[in-house]
Amino acid sequence: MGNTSTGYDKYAYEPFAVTADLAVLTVRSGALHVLLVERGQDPYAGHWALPGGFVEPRESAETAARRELAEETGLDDVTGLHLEQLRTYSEPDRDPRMRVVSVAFAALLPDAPEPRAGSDAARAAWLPYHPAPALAFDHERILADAHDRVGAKLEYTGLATSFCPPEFTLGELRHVYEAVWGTSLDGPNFRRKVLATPGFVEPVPGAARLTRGRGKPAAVYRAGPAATLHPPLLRPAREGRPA
Amino acid sequence: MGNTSTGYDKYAYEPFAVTADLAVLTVRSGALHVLLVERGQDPYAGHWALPGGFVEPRESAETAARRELAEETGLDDVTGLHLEQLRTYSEPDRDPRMRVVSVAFAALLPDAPEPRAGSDAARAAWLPYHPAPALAFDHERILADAHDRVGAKLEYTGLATSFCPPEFTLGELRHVYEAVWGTSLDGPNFRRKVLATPGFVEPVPGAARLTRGRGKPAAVYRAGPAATLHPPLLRPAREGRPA
DNA sequence: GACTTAAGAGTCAGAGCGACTATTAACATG
DNA sequence: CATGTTAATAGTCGCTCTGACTCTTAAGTC
Repeated sequence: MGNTSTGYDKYAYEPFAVTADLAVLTVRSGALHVLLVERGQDPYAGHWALPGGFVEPRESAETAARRELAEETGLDDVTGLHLEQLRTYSEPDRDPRMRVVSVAFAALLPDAPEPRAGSDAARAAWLPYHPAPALAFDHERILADAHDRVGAKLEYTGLATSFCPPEFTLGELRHVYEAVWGTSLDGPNFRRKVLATPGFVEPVPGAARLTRGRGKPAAVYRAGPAATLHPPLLRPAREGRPA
Repeated sequence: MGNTSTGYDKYAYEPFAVTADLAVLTVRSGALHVLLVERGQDPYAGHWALPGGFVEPRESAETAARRELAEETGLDDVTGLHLEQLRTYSEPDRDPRMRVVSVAFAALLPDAPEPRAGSDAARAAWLPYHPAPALAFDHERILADAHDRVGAKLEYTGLATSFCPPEFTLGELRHVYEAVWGTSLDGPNFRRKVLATPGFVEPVPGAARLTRGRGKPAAVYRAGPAATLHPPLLRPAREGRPA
């Protein structure tokens, strides 16, 4: 669309295939993990790849992404999950077989249910983000873009709560930041900043304090209504700054 | 791509057309403007629309966007301009004629050359962003998304310099922020923050001070090497915060 | 020559932040 | 069961940055 005068005919151009690919991230035992599937076919047979698949004729890319996510993870309540459109990868030769344009999404999961092997008999698994294995096609780049985007959005949105179950402690929330940013944060300061940001989290009224393993039991919070954080929760400045 | 076991065949699905649409923004006499074209054909004949066009078989979406930008603006040095991929719009019925997936870009221009009427005889013009006219298809949404994205990126990247000519004054830079954010900023504080952010701008060594109309002549700066701003230049907090 | 406009220097009080200490309440281990 | 470990939470202190503001300088305008 957007062409303003010339009419066009349906097959004037070689058709494009459109796929939705997913970088599904979760925090598991303190470390960032990615959902990957093993390819059974050439090209890249035996390589790990991001889950994804074709956009059907009557679907939007987001709908297709959500459908693929449900198929790959076996979750049934995919409706509430946060899906973030990353960008679209359209280099002519990114798939050696044909012209494929891929709309990439990042999905954030709270818990990490074991993936089903998928309707197609491929292997699927949660793999740690560090070290990430070699991926098929340009999926390493997509995954890196997903990580960058999520890391940046943690600063100025309440996105981190998408990695947490509906009710969580501030310690769990802090672990999300630490896992994604690869840093460690000071506990008291983190708490002070989170609670000083209106709408970020709110206490769950009648909830008993939770004890997760050791340590003093923690108060229980849930995600607040704020879409953007004021003030933002900036990550610690590094010395070797990216120019 | 990303389907892991089933082979696919080139025409297994109804083909998609892929277009690149552009939200071309500039700051002109202190106000934000958008480059729009008037549609000559149905649907939406007579409506304004974002410039754009088909992605050719051997092009990436970004290459197509750059080509369209050159065609619509008549600029020849489109290579240096900042093109920011926004997102992809893929709702099945966004174009009533056929299935069109649109990859949207935002482009930021320093000066505002009058647009050429395009190879197709449509009318093209810079229109003020406030008030924006009704647009064809879902282009109003694309334009709003572009504005949101650019506004946010001004905070933590050096993107504002993309709206300025190669050499500029701090007053011009401030006008960019004011036009995009729709606020007014305190001059001395803005200067202090910009100069305190390493790599944002650097003084042009032998340049004479510039006088743009009235007022005391200003020192001349150019864009610095920093990709991200530390600390960021946050926009003033509004009272009625978007929840 | 008086007025207007914008650049740029400088001031000051308060908010926010990083670093740090201390206390409390759970589990772990012998 | 006594002791050590871990994590949550309270609180302190000094430094930095910010927003609001004033003042001066150097241009154009009337």
